[in-house]
Amino acid sequence: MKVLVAEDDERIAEVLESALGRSGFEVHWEQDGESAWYRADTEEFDAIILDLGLPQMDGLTVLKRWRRGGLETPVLILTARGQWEERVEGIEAGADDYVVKPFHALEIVARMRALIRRSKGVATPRIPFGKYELDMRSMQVTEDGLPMDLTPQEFRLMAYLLHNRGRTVSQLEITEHIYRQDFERESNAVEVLVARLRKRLGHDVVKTRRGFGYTLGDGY
Amino acid sequence: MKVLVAEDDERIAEVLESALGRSGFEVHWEQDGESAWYRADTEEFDAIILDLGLPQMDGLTVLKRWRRGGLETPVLILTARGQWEERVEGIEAGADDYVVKPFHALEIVARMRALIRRSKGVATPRIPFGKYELDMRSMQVTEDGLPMDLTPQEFRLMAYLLHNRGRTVSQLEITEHIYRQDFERESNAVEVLVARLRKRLGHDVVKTRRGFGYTLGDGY
DNA sequence: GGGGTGCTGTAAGCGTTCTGTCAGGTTGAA
DNA sequence: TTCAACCTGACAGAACGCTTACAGCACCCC
Repeated sequence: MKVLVAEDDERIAEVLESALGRSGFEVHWEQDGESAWYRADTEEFDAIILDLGLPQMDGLTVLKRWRRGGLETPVLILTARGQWEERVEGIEAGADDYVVKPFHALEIVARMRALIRRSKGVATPRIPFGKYELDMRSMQVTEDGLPMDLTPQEFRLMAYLLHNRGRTVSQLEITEHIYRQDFERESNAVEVLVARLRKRLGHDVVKTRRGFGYTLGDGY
Repeated sequence: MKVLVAEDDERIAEVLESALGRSGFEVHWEQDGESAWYRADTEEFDAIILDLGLPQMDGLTVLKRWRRGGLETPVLILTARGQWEERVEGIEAGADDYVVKPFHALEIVARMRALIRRSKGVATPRIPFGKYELDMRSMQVTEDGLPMDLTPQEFRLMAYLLHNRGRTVSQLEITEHIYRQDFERESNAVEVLVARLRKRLGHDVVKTRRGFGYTLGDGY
């Protein structure tokens, strides 16, 4: 599940990214209204978390422009405590849910799940992949129906690759998605992690495209 | 299938009525606690949807009176977001399930079906689990039919795990469901509690998934 | 009201598992 | 052949969860 977080406060964004990331979401982050608008207008997300107080273009405007442009992605807005007119306006502008700051990260996760589930009908949070199946809800991967134990980091990598099946994702991209923001770029942690995942899934499941990145085998 | 909806908000009631009606349920609607209580006390329903914030007699009181009077109809409670104490209290008062507002009508339908199926299969809303059985009404767990003593907190944990059987629930999630809202996050209370529950049920009943959380064994 | 009893969160110490680092080997493209 | 990109196994620090002891608290019974 791919989520866009439009939030200028770095601290909040990090909290969200870590909580959502841990729960198997793939988080993309934009810091100002205009970038956020452009991003969701050109790329497909499963849900959007939108702070109303954004620089460049304020959240409400962004939301209205999205809706006017036909964007149907569910949007959860973040509002400051007490600003309830904002909430009303937000809902009227097309928000699907709102959460008041300060919030518990897990609440956001739960609401994201609910929003996405609702928007997809009763979509299964399971992604099949050959004899494997990745279940976001229980955070488990099964092989031929039997649960296999992946470590948290391995699970995140697999989830990310699976979400981008068929595409080649670069090491940098992986780093940005499953590691903390300040993570050392020169490290070979991703390579090691890939090796570990391969040890579990079989070597050929993850294909290396030298110089570009990795792809999840299409053999499935 | 005959369902009683106890809800004072007319808008919500209508949504429920239409969704349930379309799914083949027969919906009866009461707007205040006292009428709802009387109705279910004198008429037989297959399930009840109960809003906790009712005029005349508050939902929790209604529920407790029903249960004290021996009513065994499954009850799904509706609570406002964030009112998690309500949920805990509701479950303890004998609710079989709960849904947080705002909700998706179809979700209610699905849960109704599940509740009714469960209640017809097993006469009482007891959740069997291997040689154990958890009874929400009496707040008791039996082992091979013999009552075993769990402390309130242990019972809540077990109930929560059992409600989420097969899923891995994180420590954070557990914290949010069985502790006060302002509970210290850094504490290891959950770990200690799990250890205590294990001492009662046997060590392998609750499985640890390092980095993810806990799962109730599927071996049952 | 005083003492006992059981419940529950805190804290510290310990073992296990995870994961990034490093060094050295392998691969593949030019 | 050369070189960067990538792989691999060993290792050590960090993170995580378990256990135990303890103290505060509520409750109960005399």
